[in-house]
Amino acid sequence: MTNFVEELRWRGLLHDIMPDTEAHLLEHATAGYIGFDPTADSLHIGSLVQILILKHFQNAGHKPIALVGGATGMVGDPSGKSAERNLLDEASLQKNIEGVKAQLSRFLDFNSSENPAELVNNFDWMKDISLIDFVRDTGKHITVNYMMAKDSVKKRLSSESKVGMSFTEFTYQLFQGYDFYHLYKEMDCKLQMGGSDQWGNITTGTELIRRKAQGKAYAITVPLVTKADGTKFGKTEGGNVWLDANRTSPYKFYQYWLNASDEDAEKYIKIFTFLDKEAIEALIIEHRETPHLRLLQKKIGEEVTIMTHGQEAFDNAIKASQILFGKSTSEDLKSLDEQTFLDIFEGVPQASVSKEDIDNGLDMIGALAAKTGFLNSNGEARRALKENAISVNKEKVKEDFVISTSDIIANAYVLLQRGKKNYFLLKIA
RNA sequence: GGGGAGAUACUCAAGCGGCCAACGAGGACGGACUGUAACUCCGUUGACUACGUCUUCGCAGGUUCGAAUCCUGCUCUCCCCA
Repeated sequence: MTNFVEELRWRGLLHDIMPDTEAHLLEHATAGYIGFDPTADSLHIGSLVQILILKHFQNAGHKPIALVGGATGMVGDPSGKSAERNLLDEASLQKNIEGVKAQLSRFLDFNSSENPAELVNNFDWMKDISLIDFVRDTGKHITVNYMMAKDSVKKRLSSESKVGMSFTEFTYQLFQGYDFYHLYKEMDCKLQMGGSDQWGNITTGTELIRRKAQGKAYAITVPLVTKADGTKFGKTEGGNVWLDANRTSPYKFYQYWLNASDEDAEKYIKIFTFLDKEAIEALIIEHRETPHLRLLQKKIGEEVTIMTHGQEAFDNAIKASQILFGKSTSEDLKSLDEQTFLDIFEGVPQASVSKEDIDNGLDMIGALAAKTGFLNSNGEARRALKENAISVNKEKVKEDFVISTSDIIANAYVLLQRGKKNYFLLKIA
């Protein structure tokens, strides 16, 4: 058994810890859990931290339990929310649970002989509890005064909050507390971990265990991952960065990490990779000497992408990145087979043009605006051409350029580009 | 209820009879530079059949050779006094 708490500490992943937790974990192989909300059918990289914590926990010789909140997801956690949440209907909840389960299984080892991971759904034990039982056996142990003292509740009761809080959300912490109690009783689970916003909910659990079972349970929270520029971690203009390849392609996923700022990268390499302390320190030093090489960002991107999507997806992401950002030429583009080409430009907006148009030679104004809608107006197209902003198949073109048959890539496409980052595909139909 | 101010392009904000497709700032986009970055510099930012034409300055009318600018009505916003 290695020192799990120390591991979190040097990685900057320790926010709050209950007294005696570290000592207990050093002496006993312990079962510990983290809950995941099935609010969508995929987790995003915000949840990745929690998953990796469980993985570290397992690596340290303890038993990780991933709890999917099938029941609590029906109630809604008020923590960190300023307004009442919408409830999910049962069908989408079920779909989400399945999706989240599948993703968790990728990261944790469920077949270890020593300390296999386990996946549980709190709906399984919550569904049979009657309201009367719950109120008598659980509610009796926790005072409303105690519950009201939690930040998540206080914030919503204070005058700052314009909306009130429903009884449903008020009850949430008792539900989560009961989960902890249940796992404590049934699986000898003595530790709950989670984001720093979960501290209140977790301590309701340890309190319940103390009063109802005269037991001792422990808690660890990890800090919220932040970005140096103050924007929200895990968000792009396109929305959340998901772990599901269908929602966020491995290429975009890799790019997200690659684009991290230097300051963030020094934090992220500790949080999101399993490299040891020496390796990370060496990398950081090297990175500071040659920041333009972006060793840290590349390493993080590599480790996390492989961990999440596998080696092959990572290789493709690299290939795509080189084509999009490297010094690739139209020759490189033309050498691609159709499948790879489509993978790389997956999600790029496109429009169809007829084969005849190409055969007859398509002028640039038509290709950019009149026939495709890539740019808003012919005037804008003319301006862009004048600004030297337009490329066809990665090569800059002038207003008099005409697209012809020889420009077709992968049998049916022509790649248009405005500036460096705006791509558009013409599909020859 | 009484009095006052205002509504201009993505946002803020000039203009107050012709020189206005409308100063300036921010944003956005592009170019140079760069690390697929930051900073900096430069350019573009109503449309078109494009050295010209057309449609825009809350809405609808009017005055005038000519209106974002003046007049009338309407809608909305803000402020002050009750």
